[in-house]
Amino acid sequence: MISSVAVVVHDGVAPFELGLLCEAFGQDRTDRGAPSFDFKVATPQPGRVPTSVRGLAVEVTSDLATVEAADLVCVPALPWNVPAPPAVLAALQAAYTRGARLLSVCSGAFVLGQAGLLDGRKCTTHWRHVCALQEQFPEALVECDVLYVDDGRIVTSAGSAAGIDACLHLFRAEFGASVATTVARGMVVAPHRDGGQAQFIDSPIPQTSAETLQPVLDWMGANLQCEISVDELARMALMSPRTFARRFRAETGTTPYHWLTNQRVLFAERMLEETEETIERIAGLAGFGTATALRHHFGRLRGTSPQRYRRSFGGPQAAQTEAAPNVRTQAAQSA
DNA sequence: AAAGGATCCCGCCATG
DNA sequence: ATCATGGCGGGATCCT
Repeated sequence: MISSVAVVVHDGVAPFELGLLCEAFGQDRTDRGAPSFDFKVATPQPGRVPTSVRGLAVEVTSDLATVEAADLVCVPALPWNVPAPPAVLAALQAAYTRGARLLSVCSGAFVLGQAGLLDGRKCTTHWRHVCALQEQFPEALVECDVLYVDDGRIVTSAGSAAGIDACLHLFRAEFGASVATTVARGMVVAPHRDGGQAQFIDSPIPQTSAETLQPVLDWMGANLQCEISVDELARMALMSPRTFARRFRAETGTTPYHWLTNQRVLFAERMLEETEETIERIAGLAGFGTATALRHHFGRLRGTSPQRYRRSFGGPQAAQTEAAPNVRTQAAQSA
């Protein structure tokens, strides 16, 4: 369980990535049922830290000692082609061996790499830097087409705004989907930018217009329960299946089928948290024909079973989370 | 639990 | 010439 968060910065830190970490973990949203953290920004020598923006500096009061107490240590974007201060690397290594979780945004992955924490580990960074990351750290398993990678204790995320997705992912994994949604609402972003797991989306903002697949996406999202083939979707979009598949990838970064099962798992997650429907029924409502299919995809995408997920995040109490000052309820344990 | 059948989806290529 | 289209083959994945 995460209760304290430290962000490590040094000269040249990028304000946006620093800012999103402050926004995600430094805001008090307890009135809406989200957890609050002991949140600190730390640097080797406290004082004025220049940012990557000329003429803008931040005043940091905490030194690296505060990192020692943090359950989650975050690394925002930092100059990727210069060595990080040895004290920072030591602090990160210590945090890791102590059992803390680590999160990097954008070029922050290079600092984790310098600390030797990426060897043999799946990770990512901004698409402009993936090659450099792989070259500098040959042992790292760099993935280039994802918004973020969660490899157990270390989460690395792609450029800029993908850091928000990684933060929301952490909230989801630690506190459940409804808390993640609360935080997302607070930050006014989509709860799960999951249509596109890709960093690259050819047409950046698929706004509602005739040129776009948005209507079909909306329809799909609203009709998860019906079994629908990709061919039928293509017909609905007035395209050949081949063109539909291509356009779909261009706009969402995924394939139709993957997008759909993703939405279905998200829906099932909510049902597990907020209702007491049987797995069988949830499977039906989410559009998985059978409970077996639900278990299969849920396990594949979430690394756990629907039942286990419900035990940690669900139960009837969780349904009232709107009103109740939240602490995650420890639902029934046992096998 | 495993295998055959269906569906999906991507590289390739001809077409407009 | 460049670009979007869409048909096909077959490897991957899913379902039963």
